[in-house]
Amino acid sequence: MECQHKAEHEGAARRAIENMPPEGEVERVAAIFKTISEPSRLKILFALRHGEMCVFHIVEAVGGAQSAVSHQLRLLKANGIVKSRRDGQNIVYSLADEHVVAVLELACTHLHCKL
Amino acid sequence: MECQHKAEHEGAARRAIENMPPEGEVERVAAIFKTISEPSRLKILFALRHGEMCVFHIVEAVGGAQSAVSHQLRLLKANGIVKSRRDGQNIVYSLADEHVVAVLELACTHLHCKL
DNA sequence: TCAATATATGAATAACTGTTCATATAGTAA
DNA sequence: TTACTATATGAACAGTTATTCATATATTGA
Repeated sequence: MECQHKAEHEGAARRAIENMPPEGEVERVAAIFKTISEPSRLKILFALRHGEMCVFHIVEAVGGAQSAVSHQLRLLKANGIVKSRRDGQNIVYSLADEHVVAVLELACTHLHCKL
Repeated sequence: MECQHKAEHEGAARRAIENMPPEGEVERVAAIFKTISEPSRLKILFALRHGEMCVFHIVEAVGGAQSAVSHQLRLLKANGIVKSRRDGQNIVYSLADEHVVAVLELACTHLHCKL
C-alpha cells in the first residue's frame, strides 16, 4: 500500500536513491571516520598536528601504555590517516596529508570550539 | 631513565602536550566522528545531501527496518549532525549545517573518490 | 657476538554498539 | 471515539573493538 506523504519531498528521495554511493564506497568512508572516532586515536592526531614524532614521544603526549599506542598507530596507518618512516631505532609518524587536519578543524568549527 | 632520542622532535612533543585539547573536548570531537562512522548512518547523511526528507523516505533510500533507521536518526540528532521538524504526521529530517557536507566531501577527497 | 633500546604483535577479556522485536506515542480522518 | 498512518523507544542479543599482558622483532653500540 502506498504511503500518504506529500509529494514535495519525493524528488529528494528519488535523487537520494539515484546518487547513493555504492556500498563499498560508503564503507570506506565509514572506516575513515571510525578510525578517527576513538579519543585515544584522536589524541594522537591532535599531537601530530605539531609535526612528526616517534612512538616514544607520542606515548608521552597522549598517555597510556606503549602497546596500546602501537596498536592504535597500526590502525591509523592501515586506514591511511598517518604515515611512518624509520629513523634509526625510531619509527617517526606524521599525518598522511592535509585532509586530516582539515577534517579535524571542520569538526571543531562545527562544535564551536577552538582547535 | 632518560630515552636516547634525538632532540630534534622534542620540540614537537612539547608543543603537542601544551596544545592538547582538554579531555572533554577530545571526547566531543570523537563523539561526532563516531556518530558518522557507521555505514547505516553515513547512508542517511548521503541521502540527506539532496534535501530534507521524512523518515519514510529515508527508510526507502537507505534500506533496513524503520526501527533501526529511527534509532540511528536519534543518535544523529543527539550529536547535532541532523535536525528535524514536524510536518503533520511526518518528521522531516535535514543536515544540521554545512559543516556536515564539508566533512563528507573532505573524506571523499581524501579517498580520491567522487562524491 | 651480547646487551640495551625502540617498536610491534598475538591472544584474551571487558566494554561498547547496532539490530531486531515488540510496543508505545502522536497526528489525522472518519 | 475509533481506526489508521508515522515515528519513537526499551530490552535483549550478537557482533565488534580497545586495552592489557606477555612476547617478538629490529636497530644500535660495545
